[in-house]
Amino acid sequence: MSKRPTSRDVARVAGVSQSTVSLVLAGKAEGRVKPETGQAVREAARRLGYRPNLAARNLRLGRTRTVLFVVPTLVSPIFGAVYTGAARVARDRGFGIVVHPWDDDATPARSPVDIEAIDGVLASSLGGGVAGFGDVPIVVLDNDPADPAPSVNFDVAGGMRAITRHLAGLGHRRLGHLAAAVDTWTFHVRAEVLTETGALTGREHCAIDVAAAREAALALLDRPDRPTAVVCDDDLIAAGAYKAARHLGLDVPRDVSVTGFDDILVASALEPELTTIRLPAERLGARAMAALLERLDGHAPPDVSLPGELIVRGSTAPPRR
Amino acid sequence: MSKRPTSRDVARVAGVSQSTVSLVLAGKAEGRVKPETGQAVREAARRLGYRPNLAARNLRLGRTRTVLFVVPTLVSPIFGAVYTGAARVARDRGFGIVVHPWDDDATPARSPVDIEAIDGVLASSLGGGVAGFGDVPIVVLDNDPADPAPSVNFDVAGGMRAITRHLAGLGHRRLGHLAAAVDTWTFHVRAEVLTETGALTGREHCAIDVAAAREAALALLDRPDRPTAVVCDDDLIAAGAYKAARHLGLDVPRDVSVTGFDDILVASALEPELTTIRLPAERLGARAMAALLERLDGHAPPDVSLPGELIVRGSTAPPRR
DNA sequence: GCGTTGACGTCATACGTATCACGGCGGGCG
DNA sequence: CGCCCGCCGTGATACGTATGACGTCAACGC
Repeated sequence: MSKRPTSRDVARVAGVSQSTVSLVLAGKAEGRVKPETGQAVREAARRLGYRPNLAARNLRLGRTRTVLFVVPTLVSPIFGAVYTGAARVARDRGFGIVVHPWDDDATPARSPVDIEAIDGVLASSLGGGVAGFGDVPIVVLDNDPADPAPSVNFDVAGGMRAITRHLAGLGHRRLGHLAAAVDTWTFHVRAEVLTETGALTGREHCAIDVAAAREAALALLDRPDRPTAVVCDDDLIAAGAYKAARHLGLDVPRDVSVTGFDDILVASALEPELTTIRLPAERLGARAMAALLERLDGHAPPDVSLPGELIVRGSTAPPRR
Repeated sequence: MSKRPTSRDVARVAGVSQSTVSLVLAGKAEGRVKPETGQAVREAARRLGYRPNLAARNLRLGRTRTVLFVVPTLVSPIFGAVYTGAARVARDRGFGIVVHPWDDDATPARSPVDIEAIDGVLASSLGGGVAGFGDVPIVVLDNDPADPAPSVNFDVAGGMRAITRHLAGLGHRRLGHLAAAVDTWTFHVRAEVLTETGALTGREHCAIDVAAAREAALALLDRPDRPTAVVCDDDLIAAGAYKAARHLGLDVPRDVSVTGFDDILVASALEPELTTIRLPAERLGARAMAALLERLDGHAPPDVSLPGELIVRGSTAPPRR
């Protein structure tokens, strides 16, 4: 368990000064160091297994070329896709990403920015807002447009309109709504679009969970003015609606159409496969990261809103007459 | 955009020395600093919005109280659960976690340990082994037992045996195997358990993907000696098996039983709900983090293997006679 | 009255790196 | 020959923090 070698150790072995080691390994030796000296340095570094001390480098440079990606949970696969897009952009610009799951409720002892030295923050769906991040540059994904923080958003209203248009086109005149939560800005957006149609006949709220959605869907479907189509805020909720329908002896989509939102894996695992809105998660991540890096350069990019795509599968059909 | 305040700025405002600020804010001022002085320091720090520079602290201390959690992908929700367990243990010990998705194939420009200053690594399912992490203390989740790196494993063999026992108890004598990959150590473990039963009649390989699994399952089910039960390496593969069965006009579980592995969300979203092995993801994460922290303290905890739990749902039944 | 002790802080230093400013040395040019 | 310039490199320093080694001053005991 010997100590980790420093650049000075490399310098001693290579017979040069520490400054030279730093120059060579940073690739800034062009024309300032003889090629063979550079080789010697690299060789010595390799032999010793030298790895630069990041704490020291960050201290010296005053930046880390690392951004923090804050997500509410790692359980949802959507964040994986968002990350993928963000990581691609970051890598192209030589930035690293550190992911930090942060549950608002958990009130962790230390805030994420107190845990890692980072240049900026990419925050996703922060219920609790962007407080607690001090003056670190930040870009928020899926933020309430009323919030002043710069944001990159998914066009929820557009997605909902695509669904209502699709259902209206099939002839549906009675829509039920299975809503995920009641006090978020997305709920208000969704509710408004549904109200605009003039066809909303009922609504139930539930957690994003198959069992809970099943109960809510039962309440929605077991009424005299049963809706001919159920609009769900999430694919998982739609899975619950399937179960409720089957329990009531209703066939999807013959007796009742069901739509989801997000197009996660379960959407195509279900029978019939689910008509839903595909969330452009990867592009969202990429745009958000691009916006954050812009901000790190001192610019102020405008907010962005990306549209989803309607994926028509087997869960929607004209209503039975 | 003024500069960020340092402990020296706080000292100046509070009218004390930088050392005193450091002492007070570290909570080590007991009996060494007058309470009112301590208050003044804290007040000044608050007014200036002082946050300690982590790079400097890490450099000084030579450690970061942060560990790196390396995962192959963020898309699988399993890692979310593993993380949850690991995070709980880490927080209790005052450690932070940084998550880094690392795809072996992507060959990133910088290895994860080159991005953040960390004390140790918790690596999950590293296909490529643990090379590239230098001599940083490491614990590997789900590692090939043949690998010398300390590991915390899921008892795959035990899970498979629970499944084969369950199916044997129901009377199944012809088992098909839908396998995820062919060259991993887990495959060999699973294959061996199935061979032990003497009831394995066929096997197909496929990616962990509903569509691919459907094709493989079709090949498996569309044979003269059709298996009465299909053992799948993953819940998602089981979803593909459902589709194949339905396509062939077979009812699950009346005509063919299906089992999954892991108990992810889709398992209970399917109709009928899937009999599967629940992976103790949260406990795995907790044990792995505990083992890593032990190693950071200089100990060498033994390898661990945690059992899963058979969850019997509606996808298995006695074979039709 | 003098050493001792305790209370309250401060000084100086080191962590490992990147970079600015400064050479020495040899060759080319006037 | 004297001067400058380009090549190849080094010395010194600063980043912001934590901490061991010191001071200072008053009270106290004998």
